[in-house]
Amino acid sequence: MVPREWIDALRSDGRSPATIKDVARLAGVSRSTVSNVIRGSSTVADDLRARVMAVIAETNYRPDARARALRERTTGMIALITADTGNPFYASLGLGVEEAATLGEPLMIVANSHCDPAAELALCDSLISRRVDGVIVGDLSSNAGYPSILADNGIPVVLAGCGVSGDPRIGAVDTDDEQAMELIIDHLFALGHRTVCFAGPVDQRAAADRRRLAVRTAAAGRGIVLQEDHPDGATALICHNDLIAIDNLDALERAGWLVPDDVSVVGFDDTPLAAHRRISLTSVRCDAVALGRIAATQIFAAIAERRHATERQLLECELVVRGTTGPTTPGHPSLGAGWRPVHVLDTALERTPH
Amino acid sequence: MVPREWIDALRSDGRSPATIKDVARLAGVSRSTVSNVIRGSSTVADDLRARVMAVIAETNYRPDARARALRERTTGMIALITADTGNPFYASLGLGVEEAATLGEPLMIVANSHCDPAAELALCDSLISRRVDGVIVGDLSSNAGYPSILADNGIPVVLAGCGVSGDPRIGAVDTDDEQAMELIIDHLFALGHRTVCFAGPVDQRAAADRRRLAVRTAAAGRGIVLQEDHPDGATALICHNDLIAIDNLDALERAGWLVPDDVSVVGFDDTPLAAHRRISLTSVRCDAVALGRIAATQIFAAIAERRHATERQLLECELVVRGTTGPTTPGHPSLGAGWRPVHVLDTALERTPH
DNA sequence: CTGAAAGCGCTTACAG
DNA sequence: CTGAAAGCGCTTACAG
Repeated sequence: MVPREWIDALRSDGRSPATIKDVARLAGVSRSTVSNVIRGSSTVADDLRARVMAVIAETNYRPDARARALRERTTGMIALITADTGNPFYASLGLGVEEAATLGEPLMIVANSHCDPAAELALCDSLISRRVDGVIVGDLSSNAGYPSILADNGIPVVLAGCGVSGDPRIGAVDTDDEQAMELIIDHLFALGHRTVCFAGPVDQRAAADRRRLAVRTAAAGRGIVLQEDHPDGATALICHNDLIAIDNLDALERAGWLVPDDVSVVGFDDTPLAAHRRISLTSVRCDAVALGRIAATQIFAAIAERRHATERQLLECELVVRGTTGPTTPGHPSLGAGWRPVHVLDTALERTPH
Repeated sequence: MVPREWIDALRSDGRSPATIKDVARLAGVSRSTVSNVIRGSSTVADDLRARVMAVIAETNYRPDARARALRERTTGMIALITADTGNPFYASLGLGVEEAATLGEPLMIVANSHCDPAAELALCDSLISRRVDGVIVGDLSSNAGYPSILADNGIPVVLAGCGVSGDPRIGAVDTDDEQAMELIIDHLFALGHRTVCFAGPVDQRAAADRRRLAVRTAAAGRGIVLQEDHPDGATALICHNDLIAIDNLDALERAGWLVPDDVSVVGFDDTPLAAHRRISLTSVRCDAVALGRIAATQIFAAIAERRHATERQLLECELVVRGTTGPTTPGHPSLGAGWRPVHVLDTALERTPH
């Protein structure tokens, strides 16, 4: 139907994809008609539609998303900002976002800020320039102000699993850390523990601040001593997440402590590895997939209604007791003697192989 | 300098960011001049530059990347396609890509294809429409044709860690799987193993095909029997990657086998967890960060020179012997009796907690 | 039902 | 050194 040479001429170097103009010319219609066909909008006569479709197939025409985005004031891209792509928790979060999105669209940009303030700001700049439709923040550095900058630029933002923002324009869905820490503290108290220690990541990140505060409150409520700067006297280690817990488990055992006989260890997130027989980590199960799905739902609603995402939601957690927590008795040897928890950056990448 | 109301008017609803036109008007210059200032191109008189800069700061102007991309025929975005975001191997790969990129630019889109042919095609379509500058493929389904489609559309592609393509326009950097499997086979042979089994992911993916073939060749060279469909008689399990190895370690021990006394288990990738004292997995160390860095370097060079990425490179690996492999003797109980390796999808997400 | 025209926000020769 | 104009590839009222 369309001379082969015309088509070939279009893409002789493989670098000049067909445009709507090419398709219109080859099909003998106007660009508006082609546009109507590809968008399925308005009614186009059957014969014209068929002709256009044929040319599209032959030329392998694909609408240029850049031009469309410029015209439509929307890019069909959302960003998921993680602290640490090595943590499977974020994989689950991303899966939840995918679930909430309709097939293939919009495209999700997963970007790793490493919770580094400079990187966060650079990323924020880039996302604003690119005019992403929305941003889901998986974690951010303490007191990071960039979510508000995004909001200033009309981009809806939802914090997923990293607390709430002081800015009312920022939505949030998070685990109920206060409840979770009470569960942990009650569990440890029942096992006889009276002095515990919290192990967070090396960097300052909002989610860890939040959990640290929650454990402080819960411990105080039970009359348990919480060691924050050093583990002296502690018989249990409460970790910000599973990755940190698993690292500390390793460090403790290499230093000669027995888990759980000497020291109990608790994680957070209940990542799949926690259930591994050799690890068997007591951890807090929170539904990361649901977290992602809810955050995405909020974002998509905000985008559709051209407003900020402002909802705030809290998800209940469940304590999964496994083999790293056990009873302790008064007078039992406790931590101290120079041992320090491994305040690792909770990226698997930073851990040096032994 | 610029009346406050003018600025406020620009962004009254927080949804109309300043454009180059606004800046030009407020600074009393032409759009060309503003463009010259933001791009740092050509010389602009100091006073004009200062005026423009001031207005940019006051209005919080950020050039619209969509418009720029449309004009410049480049988006400053590259995509990294992974099989499985839950595998820390890809986090390392991504880190390598980041390392090779100059600060903050270009933006990397990390997309998970799940090695599902339909998802791969949808993703490919989306990336072409969005005119990404280049694509790094972390893994893909067996015989996936989409890299060639990307190349057809003038997008340079590099396969990172998943073999080479039959298409000469596709670049590749990969681990030397043949060498690695020889290392493994030699190690097992020396320990007395004569029958082994390969455990891959449930899905068909190129990297696993490649490793399966490599282990077949290596086993044949040593006169070792390789069981492919069932593990009967095997005393060692060679796994496609660490995640699969760790899952099988769990499954074996839950089924009552002792590792390494009854069965030896070998992983691939040497992810950080392999070095954990409780896991202590014998694995093949390959530098995933280097893999990402090299792939990115190839892609950036190709983009800059407006050509395909065609280089092919092989990285040597090293066998790290740990506690999951041990000696076996003839007559020793072996696998079989209905036990099957866990051919898990190697995403941590799919594993059901026990 | 169809097409000519304007415009999204930039950049890039090209006059002046 | 500076600005007017054209154009990147689309979509969207609006005539006909």
